[in-house]
Amino acid sequence: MRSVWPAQKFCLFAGLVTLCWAAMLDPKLLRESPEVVRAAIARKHLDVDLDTVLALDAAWRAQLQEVEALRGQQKAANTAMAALPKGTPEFVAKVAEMKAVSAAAKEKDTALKDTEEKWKQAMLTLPNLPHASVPAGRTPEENVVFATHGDITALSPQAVPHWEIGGFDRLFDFARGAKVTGAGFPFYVGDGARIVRALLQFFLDEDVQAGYTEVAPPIFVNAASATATGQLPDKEGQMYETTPDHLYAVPTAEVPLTNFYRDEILPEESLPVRRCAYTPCFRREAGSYGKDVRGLNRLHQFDKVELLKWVHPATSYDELDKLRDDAERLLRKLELPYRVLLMCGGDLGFAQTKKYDLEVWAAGQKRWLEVSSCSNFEAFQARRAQIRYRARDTGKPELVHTLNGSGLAVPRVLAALLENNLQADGRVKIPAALAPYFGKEYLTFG
RNA sequence: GGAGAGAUGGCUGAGUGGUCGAAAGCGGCGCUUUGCUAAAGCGCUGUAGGAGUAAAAUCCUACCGGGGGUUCGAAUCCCCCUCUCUCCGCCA
Repeated sequence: MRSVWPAQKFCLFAGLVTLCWAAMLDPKLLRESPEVVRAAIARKHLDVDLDTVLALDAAWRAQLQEVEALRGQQKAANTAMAALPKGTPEFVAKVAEMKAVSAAAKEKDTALKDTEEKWKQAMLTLPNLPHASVPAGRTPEENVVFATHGDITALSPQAVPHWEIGGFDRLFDFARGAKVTGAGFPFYVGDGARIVRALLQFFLDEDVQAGYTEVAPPIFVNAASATATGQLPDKEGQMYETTPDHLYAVPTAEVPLTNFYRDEILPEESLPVRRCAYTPCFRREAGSYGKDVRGLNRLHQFDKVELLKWVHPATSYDELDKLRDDAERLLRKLELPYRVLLMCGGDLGFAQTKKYDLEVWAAGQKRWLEVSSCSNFEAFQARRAQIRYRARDTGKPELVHTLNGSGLAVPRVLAALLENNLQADGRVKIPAALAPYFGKEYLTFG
């Protein structure tokens, strides 16, 4: 059964992708400055075959010109024939002549489409180019600690991992979640459910305060949307898919939110557009194991508020800094120690030009947990999703830059909160900023 | 889920095989007139790709919801899909 679907899926998003879906990197940039692209990609330490892409591009342009020449002939003949009375010898002769041209055009066009398809596939393998400010490096160890906040040595050295806290299982019922759904789908009970709701409300209120407009998006998306943000076709196995409608449960609110403006042209004066959205997030995360996945560290379903911006290209790096600061502020208000990593070239994602990770310190596990990832995509996503603005000076549509980051992901923030704030009496102190949302000053496991 | 009607440019809306990238109107931009505003008159006003240029100019091609087909030629004919609207059914 499964093998049938890729073809059907292709049809589903074929409309969106007619000419642009592979064109994630600017084809003109590649054509005109291949060495710039080559050098930039090298900083990501990815292995790509640029020469093949360039050769396909050249072949495609040559074939395009042949096809267009034949089409031109057809068009000219068409105009001439319109003036001719039907059935005259000239008309009949023209039909015969054009039959041959038509056949030739069809043949060349098939070849052109074939080349184009290969070129698109090759273009899809090209990543976005890292920004000049991205540090060199190949592995996560080479990420730069950009900033730290709070004192982790002030926390109790006796702190335990949150899953070892007495009564943890009553508030976060993984066993029953596994029975009812599967591993990684816990029930949150009593104060467990209450703290999740409090955090979400706190995050959303703070984000709105910071200038983001709240959105409640659909939590299933179609194939075209998943393609535009890059989940398809590569990361298909990481999403849950519904039968028989073939919708995808969102892995992050980024997907429906980014697609909000898909195939649209925004007025320049409306930029920047800032939005925040809470959704549950669903991730299959096949192949994970070990202590990384214990307790609340990694779940198949979790709650997250996402921040998203559509901005003018000239401002996108300023906006990235502001985005990071908006996410940081939440951690500061929760009084959680954290650090900010500036990702090196080798640890940057495929689509990002620059990325900061926010990691909160979990005193019991004695490790940093990623709770937000703030990225600039420049025009990479916008090109794929065709999200543009109309430039005031030229009147022409230009691609926007998109950015996103979490603000924030609940379970890991919660894990740090439980581990760092556990009192000797077994209760968890709720930070002052959150207490009004939680309704009391301590969380209890009783 | 059942029945019917639709999908055309920023919007409204003509167009049923050829000279249609597409009438007309609205909106937008520019100019003229005007003390200012309003009104009027005239002109311009889609997107993408390619060629071309120092950059323009200019030229070519594609696009009338999406895909496929018929034809020398498709917005127009045929098939499939998606979406929207109306009515019925069901439902929080």
